[in-house]
Amino acid sequence: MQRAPHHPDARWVYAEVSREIPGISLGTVYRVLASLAAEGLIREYRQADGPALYDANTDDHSHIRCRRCGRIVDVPAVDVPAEALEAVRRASGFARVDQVFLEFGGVCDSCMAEAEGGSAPAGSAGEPAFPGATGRAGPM
Amino acid sequence: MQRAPHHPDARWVYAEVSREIPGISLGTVYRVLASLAAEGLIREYRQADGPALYDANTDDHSHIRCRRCGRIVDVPAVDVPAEALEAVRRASGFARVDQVFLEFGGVCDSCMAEAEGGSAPAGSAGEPAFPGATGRAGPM
DNA sequence: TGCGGAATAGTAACGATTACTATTAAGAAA
DNA sequence: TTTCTTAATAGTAATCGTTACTATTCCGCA
Repeated sequence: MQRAPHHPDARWVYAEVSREIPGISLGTVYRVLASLAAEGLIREYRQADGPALYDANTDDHSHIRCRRCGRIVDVPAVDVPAEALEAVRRASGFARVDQVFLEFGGVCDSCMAEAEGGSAPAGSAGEPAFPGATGRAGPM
Repeated sequence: MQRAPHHPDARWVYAEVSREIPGISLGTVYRVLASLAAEGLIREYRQADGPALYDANTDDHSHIRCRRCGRIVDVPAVDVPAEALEAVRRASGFARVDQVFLEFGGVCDSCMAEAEGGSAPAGSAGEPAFPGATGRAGPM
């Protein structure tokens, strides 16, 4: 996991580990990843579409995802002020509000360069809607 | 969709519509929901685990989800300041950062009441340990 | 009445994940 | 060393949500 390129999924880990432990099964990889995640040694990052990714970086951080190529990059944690959580608590009537799941979307530099220089219509058309992730708020 | 209880999934819509159009197929429901979402008449809300939910409320809003019963409730949009986006852009090197996916987690009132008064061990067992109080960035 | 063309039912396929079962390995006891 | 017990695992089947595909139906229109 330490030498994983960025955010590998179970299949990548399986392929990688298979080189050292040839007979290992995908089920075992899933099981081990799940228990590592349960121990807090790695973080499981479930995507809305596509396989779960596993992150060796257990620091507090967020992700940004390129809506064109799907690339995912770590970014430092963004603080959500306590008063915002309190407002959410009031609005929802929940007894407790103690988790924030935050993710960003955009276009990475290489995709942008490709879109501008390439054959694709320069403006912004041709860009698929981003069905990804979970809740949504803020600019779009 | 207008009379949907909260955030129905495709199966619920299918079951409901089947009463009026008995022979309709699940595939058709998926297709219609997808095209409604494409037109912006409803919003598709993909969960990491579980079926996609469809939301007749197309206003800008977020969701909070009870980690015990899975209930999902709308909350007003929480603003993420432009400077935070700019910081994310700088840190990631992305050309554009223009989407924020934000969701909250907690325990709803009825689950909390049940946990306190009910048969469950009163203290706090049964409930998975809380991550940081002010909220952690990034989906679990 | 016959002809496109679109919408659809029904079902197969798919990808990710989990569940299950028989097999293996590893100790621990005797 | 042999036997027993326990845990880990491979391999595969099953599951779930969703999409793809195909044959059929329906409709307006000439």
